[in-house]
Amino acid sequence: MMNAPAPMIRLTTQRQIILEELAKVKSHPTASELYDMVRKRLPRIGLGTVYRNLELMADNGMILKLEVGGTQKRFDATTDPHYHIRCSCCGKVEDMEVPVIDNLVTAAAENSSYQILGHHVEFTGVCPDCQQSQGINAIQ
Amino acid sequence: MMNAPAPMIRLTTQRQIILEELAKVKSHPTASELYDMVRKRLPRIGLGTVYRNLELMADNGMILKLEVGGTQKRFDATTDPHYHIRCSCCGKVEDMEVPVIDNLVTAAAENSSYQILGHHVEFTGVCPDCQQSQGINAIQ
DNA sequence: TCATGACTGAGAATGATTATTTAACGAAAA
DNA sequence: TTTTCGTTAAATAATCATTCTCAGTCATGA
Repeated sequence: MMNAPAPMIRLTTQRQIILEELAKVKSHPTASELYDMVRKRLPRIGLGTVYRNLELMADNGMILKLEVGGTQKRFDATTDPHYHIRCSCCGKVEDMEVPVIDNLVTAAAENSSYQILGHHVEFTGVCPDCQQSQGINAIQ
Repeated sequence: MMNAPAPMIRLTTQRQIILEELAKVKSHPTASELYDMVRKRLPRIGLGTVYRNLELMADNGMILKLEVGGTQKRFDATTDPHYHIRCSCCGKVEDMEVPVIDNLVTAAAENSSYQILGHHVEFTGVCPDCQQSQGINAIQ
């Protein structure tokens, strides 16, 4: 937790491109989705490099690591606070256009002995795509 | 995802004990923590059985499966809606004594084309235990 | 140019979870 | 009671996401 002097992070080609590809989409891709995207421009990049750099950039506050439900972590180029919705059918995650409730943190701080660092709201629902196909075949 | 009518679940010894052990603690144990607890009473139970039955009981609404941040899923014997806080230091998850905001879902429904099913708020913070040990040694 | 340390790619290792296989069990039919 | 059928359990294998390791590469500054 204690930050060491200063990590000194270089903006390598790989990092640059990972960042660009992440910023390019409005969705919140998983590491391996991002890996597929980046590989079109850097065919020899390794999956480990993608993971390593996403982690690093999240630590540096350059991107957001979403620890949402489902099995995989997802990443977001938008770092200002906002909420998300996850489709319980296909697992896709999108931004939720609902104002962030700042006083939730205040309320939490009053009712808890934890030192509150932040909060996140995750809605679950069925996305329009899955609503359509639901009548026909309830996938997964 | 589409819930079938109601699978009619039998309360076997294993299920009973898993349920009892889960209800016994106020924390929200992971499957393997629960496995350790249950094994004291049923030494021959398998980890797979614990996973299978937790999943099954969650599907039946008997318990709650928390898809919170961190690497492992956690389980909760209390099924009525409430929020959680996760210690970003040790990963422990506890209940948060903050009223559930029902109109969040209403607001969400108005601003989204998703069919909203629910929501969950997860606070992150540092638990009292970790606050103490933080000055001495910043674990992880 | 040389040394140092940061960075990469490849693949192995780990940890959590799910699937598969086989055996045991219980209730009801023969 | 014996047989049969469906359910469940245990053990183990398989899978999936993620992290680690390591040897080689690259950038930078003395």
